[in-house]
Amino acid sequence: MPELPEVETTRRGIEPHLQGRTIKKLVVRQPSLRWPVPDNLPRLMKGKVIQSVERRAKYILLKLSNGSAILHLGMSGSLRIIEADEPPMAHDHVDMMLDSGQALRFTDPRRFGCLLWQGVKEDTHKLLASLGPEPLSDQFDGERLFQLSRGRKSAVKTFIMDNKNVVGVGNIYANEALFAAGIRPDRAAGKISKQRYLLLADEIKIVLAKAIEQGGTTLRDFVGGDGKPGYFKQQLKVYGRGEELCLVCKGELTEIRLGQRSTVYCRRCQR
DNA sequence: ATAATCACCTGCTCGC
DNA sequence: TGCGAGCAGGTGATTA
Repeated sequence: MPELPEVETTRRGIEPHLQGRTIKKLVVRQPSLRWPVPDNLPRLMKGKVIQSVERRAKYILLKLSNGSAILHLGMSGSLRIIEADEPPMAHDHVDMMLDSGQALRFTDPRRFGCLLWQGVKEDTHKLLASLGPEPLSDQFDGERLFQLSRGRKSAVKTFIMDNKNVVGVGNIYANEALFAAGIRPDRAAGKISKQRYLLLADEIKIVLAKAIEQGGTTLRDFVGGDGKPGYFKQQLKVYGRGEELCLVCKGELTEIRLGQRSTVYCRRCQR
């Protein structure tokens, strides 16, 4: 369930239950995630207070006094708050037992997610060290996209999904932002004008911010329940609508594959 | 350096 | 009803 809005919604949902709590125990049932959960992680986290619950790109960071846990949900991961005695189901790989009598449970059928560790120095982990700017920050704008894209021949959709350029733009929102900006996803990144990149950057911010805002209404789902926040599919204008009609011009949408990802656009509205 | 492909997994849908 | 094929929201590693 991993696009940036879902990760941020998850962060907001679990934060009130974690911040200030002491970790009584870390239970790792399945250490074989995308990368192995470090053997010494239970020892590092036991007895520590969770100082804050932060997010960088699609990583959720649990900050302790001696370092930070780095969580990624991969393609199918989810986090939710449970009562400590709730029995684990298949794919419930990790429980973080809290002094509140609750636990943070990490579930991930495909095991593309990860749970790693870095010391007190922030962003030193290899996975975090060379990430581009957050899409909703002032460090990200169309000027940056324009400069970085000069001379680049790859498709603009692939370009905005590259986390060196900007983080957190996954397949769904890349499709949506390009539709909103009226840009064909397969156009060479290096051949798009500065003016159009200014518009595209704005649309990326708008679509992500809107999705986060709407995610906010499902926060209750993180406690008990099934912990799945839904993807606001009803809001999507192109993603998942291949062969259907464009909501603006009523023409048939086109579906292609770009870097093996499903890509949907309108030939008339996007140039 | 850049671009394209592969790989890590399970679960679900589709067509036969 | 069963079974293989193909696909899924991520992204680092590997190959040209």
